[in-house]
Amino acid sequence: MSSDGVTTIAEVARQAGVSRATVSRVMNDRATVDPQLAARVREVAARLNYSPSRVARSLSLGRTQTVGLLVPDLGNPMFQQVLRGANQAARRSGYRILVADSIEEPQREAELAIEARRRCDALILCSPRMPEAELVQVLNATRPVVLVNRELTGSDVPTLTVDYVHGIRAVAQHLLELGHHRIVYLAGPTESASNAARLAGLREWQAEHPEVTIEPVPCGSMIEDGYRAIDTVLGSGATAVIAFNDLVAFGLLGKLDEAGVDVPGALSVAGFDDIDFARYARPSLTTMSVPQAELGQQAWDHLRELLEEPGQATPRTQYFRPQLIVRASTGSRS
Amino acid sequence: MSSDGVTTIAEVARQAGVSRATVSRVMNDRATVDPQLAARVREVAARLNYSPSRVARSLSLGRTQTVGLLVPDLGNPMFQQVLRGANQAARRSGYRILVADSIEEPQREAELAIEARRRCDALILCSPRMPEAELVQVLNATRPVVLVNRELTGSDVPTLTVDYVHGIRAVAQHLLELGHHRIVYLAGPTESASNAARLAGLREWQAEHPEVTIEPVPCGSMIEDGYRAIDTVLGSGATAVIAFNDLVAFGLLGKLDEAGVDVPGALSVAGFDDIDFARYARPSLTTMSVPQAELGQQAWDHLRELLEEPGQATPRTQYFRPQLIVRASTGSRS
DNA sequence: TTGTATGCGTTATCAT
DNA sequence: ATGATAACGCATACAA
Repeated sequence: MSSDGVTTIAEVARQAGVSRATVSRVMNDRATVDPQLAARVREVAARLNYSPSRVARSLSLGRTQTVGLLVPDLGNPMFQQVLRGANQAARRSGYRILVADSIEEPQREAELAIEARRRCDALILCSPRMPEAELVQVLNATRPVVLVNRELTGSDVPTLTVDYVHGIRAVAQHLLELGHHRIVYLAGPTESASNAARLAGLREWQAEHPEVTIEPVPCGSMIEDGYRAIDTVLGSGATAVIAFNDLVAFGLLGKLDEAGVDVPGALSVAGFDDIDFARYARPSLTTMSVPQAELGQQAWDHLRELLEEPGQATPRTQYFRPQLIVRASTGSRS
Repeated sequence: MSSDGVTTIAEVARQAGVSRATVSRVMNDRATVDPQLAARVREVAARLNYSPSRVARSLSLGRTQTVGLLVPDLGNPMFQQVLRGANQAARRSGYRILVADSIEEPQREAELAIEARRRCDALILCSPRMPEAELVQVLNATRPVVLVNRELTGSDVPTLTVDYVHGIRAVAQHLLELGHHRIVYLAGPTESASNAARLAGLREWQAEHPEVTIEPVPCGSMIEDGYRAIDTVLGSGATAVIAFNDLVAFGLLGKLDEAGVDVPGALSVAGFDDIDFARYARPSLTTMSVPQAELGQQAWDHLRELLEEPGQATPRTQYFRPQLIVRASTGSRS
């Protein structure tokens, strides 16, 4: 009977000789309760090691003090940092985070989101890859919700996103300044909105720089995808590569090393995200810095506004502008 | 009224012209219900977009289908992988994971564990750093619980742990075979049980190899700790370093690179854990491979046994033996 | 200030 | 096979 947290409010009330209502008031620090009584209740509660059932409380109050976070892949450092940021911020407000990733069944992302939301008071939807029509549905079915790393025009859902268009342009510009005129872009998942943004940015930029060729090739978002891309890259005749993200860059770098290809001597490689390990790559990775943990942190901040002021709180979109971090993996065209 | 999942079982019952009990039965696929009736109920439920409240369900059933996972630091790839593994496994059983880390207030780890457990049906306690006496209390207050990365002799709590003693000995042996006789060990947090195990292993091994000097120096568990350790390392006169974990090794490697110290030419460096990026370090990191995601996976498996058979299910301890991965950061003594 | 009574949305027991 | 009805454990409006 003591091993579990099975003591209920009724038991405390009984032993303290008061009503359950009074115990409830004491536990919630309601002012209007006689100090003496309160003290006794507290004493009994402490002795019985009582603490209110979160579940019962949730049912009564209508909120769980929990927010869901759905990401495509928990193995990706980018999303891990978002989780870390969100978790820390939420924790300070007494909220906990329920995590989920859709890596096992990407096509069921929408269901997952809705299912996750049913257990929580709110949802952080990170880099959803579902089609736009579906996204609209999901957003409406899960609010309060905030969107990270993807936009939806015409929506009033708070959105935190990275200016991938600007970012990818900056990378291309950097490579051009180093003298590269043939560039390969290792594209991310076709469903990824941020990949689409990168592609758009590259097209845009290339139109302004006819002397440069940028060839997008399908690749992926994980280390292995970059690893496997080596033949395509080497066969393209390009002198520089822009990887979808740092993970892909890492994979490519690893394989290039095995193949004895000199980076950046024979080939320059740039990534995206600036994950913690980017600077420790071999060679250290030139990349665009994205404030990963801050995305999660701010996501929570916006969510809290929505939770506290259900009346249409500041539903603004926030852009983060990534910053070019030049390291050793890019160099002048040989 | 439709935007939220506010439709209740009562509403469905009313519109279907049946009792709530029947609706409940239908939603839970209880056999004993007239097919016709069931069909009608389903139709109404679908039309109303009804789905049972998880919270109410939890209260009634006495379980939340959620398990807590407490780690010291969500920023550490080791724990991220444990989370990933546990999450995937739990998800397959219809469970979700609530995450928490104690990085902001390590001294309140015990409270955090208990608090987390109050929201869940079970707990995975990963690398707890609290004192043993406290751990005993926490374990009793949170079961069903499984312990990862730390042991507690005399406890019946399922435990998944890595044989750090063996592991660290293997590293030392590897370095000795390369001709190193002066080795520095960059120690982890003093509260870390796995650090204690490593220290014990090193002492043991050194006793068998009097010709070798192993000097443990306080360091830490994060990249920055390794980064800052460079002076200590260089000042020690050692020709090889064993880092508490890969993170520390990364930090040291980075700083050594900046300082122009040749690795492994002038100094050999070994890590522990074999996080994904270890092979992409500069130079690629020699380390001990730990099945990180599998720890999380198995943690869930054991937890499930406990959940399904409350009657003292196989409370066995499981050891994982790490494996030496020789890469480029260690070499013959110059 | 305190207690009574009711509701939160389910599931389960026990009749029918 | 189905329907009342009572839990589940808490918070709160209302009454006293």
